[in-house]
Amino acid sequence: MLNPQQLAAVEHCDSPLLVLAGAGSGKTSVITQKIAYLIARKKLNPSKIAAITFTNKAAREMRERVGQLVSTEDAAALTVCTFHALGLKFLQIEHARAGLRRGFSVLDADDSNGIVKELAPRPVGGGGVKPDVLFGIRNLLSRAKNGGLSPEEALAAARSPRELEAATIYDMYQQRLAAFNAVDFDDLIRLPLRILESDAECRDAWRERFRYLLVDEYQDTNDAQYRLLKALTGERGGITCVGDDDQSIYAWRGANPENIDQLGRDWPNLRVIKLEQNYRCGKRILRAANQLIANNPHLHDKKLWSEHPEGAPIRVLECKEAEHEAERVAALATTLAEKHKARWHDIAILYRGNFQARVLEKALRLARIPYHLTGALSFLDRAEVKDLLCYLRLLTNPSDDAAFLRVVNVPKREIGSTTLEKLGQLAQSRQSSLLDATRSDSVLRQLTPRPAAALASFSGLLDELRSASLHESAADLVELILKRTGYAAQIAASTTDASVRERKLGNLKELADWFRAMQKGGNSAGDLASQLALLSHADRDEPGNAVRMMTLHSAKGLEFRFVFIVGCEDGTLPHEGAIDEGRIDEERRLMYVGITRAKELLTLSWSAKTKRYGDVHNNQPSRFLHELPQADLHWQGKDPEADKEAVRETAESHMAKIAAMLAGG
DNA sequence: ACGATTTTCAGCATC
DNA sequence: TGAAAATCGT
Repeated sequence: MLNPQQLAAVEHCDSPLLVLAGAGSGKTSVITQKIAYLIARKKLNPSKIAAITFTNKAAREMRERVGQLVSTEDAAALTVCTFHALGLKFLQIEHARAGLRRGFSVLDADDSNGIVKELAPRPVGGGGVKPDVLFGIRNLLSRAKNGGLSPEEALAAARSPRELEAATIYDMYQQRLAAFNAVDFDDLIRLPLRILESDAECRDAWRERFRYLLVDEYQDTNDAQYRLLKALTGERGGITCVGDDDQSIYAWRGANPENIDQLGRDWPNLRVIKLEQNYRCGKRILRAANQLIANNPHLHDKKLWSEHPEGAPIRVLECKEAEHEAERVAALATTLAEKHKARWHDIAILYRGNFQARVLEKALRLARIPYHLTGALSFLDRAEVKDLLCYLRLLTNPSDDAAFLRVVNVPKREIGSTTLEKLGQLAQSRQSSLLDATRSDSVLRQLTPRPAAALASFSGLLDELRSASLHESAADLVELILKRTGYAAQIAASTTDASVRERKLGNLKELADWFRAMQKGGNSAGDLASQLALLSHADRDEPGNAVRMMTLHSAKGLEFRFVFIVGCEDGTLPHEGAIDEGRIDEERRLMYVGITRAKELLTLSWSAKTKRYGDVHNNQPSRFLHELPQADLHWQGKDPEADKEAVRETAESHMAKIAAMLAGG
């Protein structure tokens, strides 16, 4: 079942292990088999094993696959979660060491952006903070946090006036979070790290708690995450990191692929095993991928090989314009379905930027091809879901001012910005949270009567809900909140059309169902809200049998029989900004990731002309196309005959469908 | 407090 | 170009 390299990776437990796992080389098998091996052969208690991933989706898949190898009991005892979920777990236990009280909140990106916005210096001419200034500060702040720096350290490390300003804001920002009894996403890594690095007693306890760590997508770790792993592992070296330097495509958001080499510096007894047999792609596709990536500098040479058949040549569609390209892709997808009996979900269309999806959608709709956009709108980003989670946060953690501000006037309670600003000042002067302030008669007396009454009734409502939360299940609590806050009524009364209303109510019902499903663990509603803050969209609704459309980034880790990569143009892939800044290598890896998604047939396409922000842009084919083995490519020019052929095929298939419908109905 | 108008931006996007 | 946010005006 396992090849010799995979087996070696599974059985090597005596020193830290780095597994350089090429695309499609069975890395998940290695991790899951190794977990089973540690339990069965090394007699390790499953509760002492942690498998760490980056996404919830990966964690869920890992749990599923490991569930097939070990007993239900052992599977339940394992820790299989994301870095951030691990950090949350840590802080829920060690909250006191981080200066947090029980029931602390996890702020999402919007909440923390809101805080930064408030703290950022207002331009002298009045008005709001400029978005790019805000963005810059957020960036510096996140970088400091990802580097594991405390506000004091960031202040000391600041070199430029901008960094100094950001560090000052960082300090105020953390004070604000402390007042809210809240942490942000970055803190879920940074705070555990700080505790582990400074508190030997705690560190020893956690090293005992987790005897073996397995890390997936290791090339995506940032500095703080690496230090967390290092602190948790210690000299004993019970760690296996699985990653692929050629699939490092997240440097732009702080991932540090250098961590791959850092491992050997920190543990001189590191063992390195390469997995080079690919079980996914045809030989041709693999040859193309290898030749492309050979243009990147490498510390560890790695050459993927496959026992699969050669496969069809890689097609390169040369198109006049983007509309054209989309039509041809749609026509070819139809051909695949008809002539090659492909299911729609065997087909994926990949692109560099989300904006490219629009023209493709249009063409697919026209060709009556069902499609699904991955990673478009997030379930948890829906306003109604967020509102409800904020109600739960506020019930668990009355200090959570961010949640208070979000829901205090939702649904409308005639509490406007003027009132809230005043309330904010009063709360600050008496050193209390906003919610606490609304309970004080002296505070209410200093406000105008109407808003004061509205605030008082709001806090009364929350008190009522809080007492209900003690004996209601989380799912019932959701229903109760909807009813008692008038949220459900507001949705029902909204003037928007019925489909929107239904969708909102559907989302909320789904949230309640979700809580019901998660209830088993005996978690409180607040715990569930914290965990939910860490969930993302990718694992939502099942796309069913539909063509999958997504960015190259979100395609990582997936595979499809038939893959189209559109927009292979210089300026798009590689992206213009990346060319300017000399960051071609990461773009090339992105292309590499895209190519290696294809199992059977790969089709690349580019357009000579694309509309860019209104005006027309002339393109050159992507330099990456020239880096591929030309003997394996089949260039299909923009000659009109090819198009006619495609259009005719689409038309024929329509006729066939209509005929079938008529015959069937 | 809300709706109309102007301005701005356009790359990926986890937790 | 077009969507979303910021600003303006009532």
